Order: sequence, then C-alpha cells, then structure tokens
Amino acid sequence: MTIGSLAEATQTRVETVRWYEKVGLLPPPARSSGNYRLYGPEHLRRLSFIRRGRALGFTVEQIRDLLALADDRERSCGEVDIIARAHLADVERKLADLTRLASELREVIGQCGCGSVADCRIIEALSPLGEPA
Amino acid sequence: MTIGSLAEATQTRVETVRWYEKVGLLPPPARSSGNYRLYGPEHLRRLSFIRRGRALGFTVEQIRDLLALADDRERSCGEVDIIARAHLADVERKLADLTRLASELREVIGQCGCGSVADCRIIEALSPLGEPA
DNA sequence: CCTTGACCCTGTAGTGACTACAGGGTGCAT
DNA sequence: ATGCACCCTGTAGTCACTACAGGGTCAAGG
Repeated sequence: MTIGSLAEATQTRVETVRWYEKVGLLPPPARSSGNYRLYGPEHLRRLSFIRRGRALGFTVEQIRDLLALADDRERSCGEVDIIARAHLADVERKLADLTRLASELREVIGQCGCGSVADCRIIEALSPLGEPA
Repeated sequence: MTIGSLAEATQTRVETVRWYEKVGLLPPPARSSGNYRLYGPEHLRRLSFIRRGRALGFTVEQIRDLLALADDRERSCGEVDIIARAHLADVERKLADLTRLASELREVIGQCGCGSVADCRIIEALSPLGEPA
C-alpha cells in the first residue's frame, strides 16, 4: 500500500500522513526499492484510530496517550476514561462559550437597522466607550 | 499612557498590543524621549474595539474590515451587517459540530465499564475496524 | 552617586495541526 | 523516449498570539 492509497482509504492528505510519521504517531513503514513508503494493514488500523480520534476532537497529544494505553491491553482503562472525560469537559466548556457568543451576536445583529455606519448598532456594540473607534 | 497601562486598561498582554501594531490594527503611537510608546484616548478606543471584536470571535481580518468601515461614518452599514452575519453563520456551524461531538463523546464514555483496555468501549469506539490499534 | 527593580525596547522562535510549495526522483503506459 | 501521476525531502506559511533573549529607561531608596 503506497502513501496515496493509505491516505485515500483514511480520508487523509498525503502530507498529513507524513506529518504523523514525523511527530511519531505513525511508525515509519518499510520502503520500496525506489524509496516509496509501503504500508500494511497495521498502519491502516493505526491511522484510522488517529483520524477517528481527531474527528472526535482529541488533540494529537491525547491520541498519543490513547494509543500507548490501547497497546497495553491488560491495563485497566481507567486512564482512557480520564482522558475522554477531560476532553468532554473541554468540549462542554467550548460549547457553553460558543452558545453565549452566538446569542450575543444574534442580539447585536438584530438591532441593526442598516442605516449609515454612524448609527450602526453593530459598530456601536463593538465600541464599549459609546463612540465608534 | 504607556503600553503597560493601555494593556491593563483593555485586559490585553503587552506583547499582544505590540503585535496589533505590527500587523497594522493599531496605528504606531508617538514615542517618548526614551523611545517608549505613548498612547492617547484614541488608541484606547481603538484597542477596546479590537478586543471586544475578538471576544465576539471575529477574526483579526474581519476586525480590520470592520475598523475600516467604522472609520467611514457616512457609509451604509450593510457591509458591517454582512460581516457580522457571516460570522454568526460560522459560529452556528461550529456550535452544531460541537453539539454533535459532545453527544458522541458522552455516548462513548457512557459505555465504558472501566475494565481492562482489551474490553474498553472507548478504545473500541476509536477503532473503526473493530480491533484496537 | 549607585543600585535595585519595574517597566520598556527589538527581534526571533515557538504553539497546534496541519498545508503548500520547491525542486527533484520513480514507475508505468504510450 | 516521453509524458504523466505519483512519490521523496525539506522548508515556510497559516492564525493569533506567547515566550523568551538580550538589552535600554526610569523612579525611588540608601
């Protein structure tokens, strides 16, 4: 399997696959006589894991930890649970922030009568001292 | 007003103020005899505008546009409205993504009985081929 | 007068997670 | 033999800052 097929199979860019190798998420594969990377099913599994983790919003660092834990099949998965819960808490914080943000934006936009900039409620809302900058 | 006082007044880091100047959001202020930056109320207004925009999640590029529009007080604020609505749409897209993400994460975490990694539902959920990586 | 410490200056490099080349080599079909 | 798609390495760019390193300035205290 060349890097192109692996990338296609996992919906990843070729450059990203090489980058995962460089930062140590994906082990260096064998090389062909022409120095092409040659991947096997284990690489496909590992890269799929990485991509799924990224799609769930885990950082590369968290995925590195999860991979290390996943490799040790006897271990209790308490640490996995901790990482996942920490990430969920993080996502929920961002969610709350964005929700507040969206409602603030909607309010600002709703007040705009679209007259001249001098009377624009959006500009005004951005200028805490009461006057446009 | 030195850069330190301006930074404090706007809840900004000193380095960030200098960075806004470097990228052209904040005009270069006068300098003291000892080459210190000296800011006036206009700078305070402008920086407050920038910070408020950032707090509402506008990109620096969008704020640059908003500032240019705000400076032209006769102009219709239709363009301001367009920028703000585009940003709101963006925020709402992210909100939807994060909401989906959070529920997926909650589901994954809920299934974890915290036994060994070999049976961990979290690890399993990350491994689309059915086996841990 | 000297020193201490808080503040300021410029410039560069680092963050996260890639992305985008530049400049070249490989492999296969025509 | 030539074209083309693919691959290689290495470097620089993205965004919005942040963190120094290595120095200069200023006011107060001794």
